[in-house]
Amino acid sequence: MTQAVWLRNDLRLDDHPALSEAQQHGPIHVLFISTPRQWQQHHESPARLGLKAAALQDIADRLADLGIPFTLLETDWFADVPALLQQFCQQQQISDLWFQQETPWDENQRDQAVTVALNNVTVHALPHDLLVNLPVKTQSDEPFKVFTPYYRRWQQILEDTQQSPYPEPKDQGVALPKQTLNCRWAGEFRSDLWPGSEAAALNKLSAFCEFKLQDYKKQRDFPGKPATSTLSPYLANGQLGPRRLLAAVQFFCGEQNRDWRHDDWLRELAWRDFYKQLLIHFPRLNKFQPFKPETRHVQWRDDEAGFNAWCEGKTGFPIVDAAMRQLNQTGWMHNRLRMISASFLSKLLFIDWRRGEDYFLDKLIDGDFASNNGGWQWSASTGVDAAPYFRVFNPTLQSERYDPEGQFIKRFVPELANVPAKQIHNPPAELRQQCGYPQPVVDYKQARVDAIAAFKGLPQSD
DNA sequence: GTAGACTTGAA
DNA sequence: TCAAGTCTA
Repeated sequence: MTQAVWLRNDLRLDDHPALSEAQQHGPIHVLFISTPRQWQQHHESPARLGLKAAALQDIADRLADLGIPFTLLETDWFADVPALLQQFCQQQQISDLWFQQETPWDENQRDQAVTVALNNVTVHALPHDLLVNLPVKTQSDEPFKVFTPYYRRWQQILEDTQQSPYPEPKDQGVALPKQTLNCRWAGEFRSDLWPGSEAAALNKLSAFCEFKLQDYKKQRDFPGKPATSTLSPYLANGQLGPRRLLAAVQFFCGEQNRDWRHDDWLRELAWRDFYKQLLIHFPRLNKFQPFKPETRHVQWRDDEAGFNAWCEGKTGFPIVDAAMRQLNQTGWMHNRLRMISASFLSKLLFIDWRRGEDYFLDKLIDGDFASNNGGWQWSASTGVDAAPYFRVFNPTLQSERYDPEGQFIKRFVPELANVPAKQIHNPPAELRQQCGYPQPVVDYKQARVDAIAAFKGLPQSD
């Protein structure tokens, strides 16, 4: 009997538990369901959809080579999926349906509806696509709300258990023609920076681990340096499996005589798991709610001009503007800059963090609901383990510290290309005028004081 | 119940 | 130094 494997945000053949396990029960048939209107409602960016389409084409080609049938179905909304799947399973005489669970709410609801609808098919909902899938809980069996203790427990589990990548599916020995997929929903993306194939993603992983992993901790905070992995788009689409990342870290740490268990890049993967498990345990995070209930009462400012200036990279704060233009032009933003620009919107412009959250998703090629929401709530001081509300980033200081020569600013703010390093972080008014660069949209000192005061006045309990 | 700790900070 | 409160063992 045929085993159907439903791919969602795990668009890969390597290290794929559902593909691997399903094939042990019989021949597999792989499928993917496009839901462009649902994606649009979820703010999935054109760039992300472009990379997704490229990943799917790569998968379709490779499955054909392996004699494994692949079907691409399309509808508008998750709500239509159960009926569509029912029809598919009937036509293809499917006995079992396999998939990996996803964390966000709507996806979860969809899967439950599918399980109910497919009464003649055995549904195998495998654990979420995390590195550590075993429950990471406190001694009183509660989910962790603070990262560091979560990380310690996570590390312990990783040391105690063997997590190896799952092998690619085996050749099913049937001659199949190649298909050209027609993904009309695909958008433009920087395929020069993120080639769509899984092989390219794996190469990028190896190259990063071989050449950058060792200095990651020291260099990662400087957006002008190519020190980070830039693998996040592949992680968002699941083009790289978590155990494959671990195996790469372990291998190259071995080569370099370093202890993989305390690797700082691996720690960032713990953050990924941490934010995803929060969504599972605290459904309100899926529903536009802050984690800290009392912060619902924060009076965010209405400021269309400020919001637009932020979106366009015209705030008059060079590091913020360079960051936003990097996002707009490439679909990606360096982690340090995400913090600086999120802090700027939520604390200095004092605009609702959810507007920033949506804008990021609209533009990011690596937009992931859990990580994005976690990051924004951290910046806005509304989340678990959030920055204390009185901790407000000073964009000029951050700029001096992490882009001392203005190298990154000059790359994305050409108006300031000839400004000396000393002045580039906060150019004097006349110089701005000469360069055609905007004056600051807020007074930093005053905005900082106002933001802290607005939080201080909140009722203590909900 | 209590001690100690808490991603990335600013002045 | 500041500054608040919550989490975890």
